[in-house]
Amino acid sequence: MRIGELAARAGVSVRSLRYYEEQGLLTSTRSASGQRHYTDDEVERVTFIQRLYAAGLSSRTIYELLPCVDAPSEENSDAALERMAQEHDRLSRHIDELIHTRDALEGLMATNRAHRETLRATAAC
Amino acid sequence: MRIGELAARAGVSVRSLRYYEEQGLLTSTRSASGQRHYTDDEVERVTFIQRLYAAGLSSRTIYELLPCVDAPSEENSDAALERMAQEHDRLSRHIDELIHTRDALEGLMATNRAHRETLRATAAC
DNA sequence: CTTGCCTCTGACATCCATGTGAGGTTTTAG
DNA sequence: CTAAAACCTCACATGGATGTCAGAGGCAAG
Repeated sequence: MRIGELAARAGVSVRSLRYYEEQGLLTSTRSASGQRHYTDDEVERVTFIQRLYAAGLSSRTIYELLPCVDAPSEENSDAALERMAQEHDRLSRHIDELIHTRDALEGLMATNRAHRETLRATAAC
Repeated sequence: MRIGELAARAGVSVRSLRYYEEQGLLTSTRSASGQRHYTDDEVERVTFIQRLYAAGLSSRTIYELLPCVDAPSEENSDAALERMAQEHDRLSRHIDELIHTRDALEGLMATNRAHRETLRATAAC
């Protein structure tokens, strides 16, 4: 498929796909006229990349992890595996933090709703 | 306390504190010479602001939520409360997404480690 | 062939929290 | 009193993923 279709299927912009390629995260075969072509597999790859971005990884970091993704068997993924463990831990801490924040928001909402009830009760009396 | 101490206690830069004030997230009393002074409570407030930033809220959004935080009793926090529910949901979805990503990373790590074992066994034989 | 849509490269623009530096005043320690 | 350290304002810089525009070429349908 060409870049527009991949973009549509993966839910990202064409611009982003070109950027991913520039960062070494994605490869394409080129037609004689220079247009990029992709296989169906790339859809999944792109959504995974997106997922990593959403988890706060940078292009550079994702690039370092890719050996583990591409060749789940190669031995060169030594540093990649360590990097992955590192990011996994960072992500875990971040998740904990977010859950904490969500709890705080819930607390505030409860407090506010409770007060609203109080107000209504007062108004009623 | 003055701005430097608040920065140190809350673990943020002085620059950031001035920025928070500019965004209406933080207030300070000024000494005759114009220096900012804060109460102990502001430490907690700043860390909470930081937490919200870390959760992906923008200054604008945080600003909109503050009525709920400051006056857990005022009636003007109507829009604020709704905004809060909105952000709470967004955060929940984001957390789910991150957990999914973390699981994916774990899967990859397991696969890679398994292969490493295989390699070692092969080498041993 | 022409029209319309897709793609190419390259470059500049944007957002937003934060860094950084200049030039000047205030506070504190010796 | 003096020097160091902290503070003030203003303003420009940064990073990183993405948007956007310009100018040119590619490709399918009528």
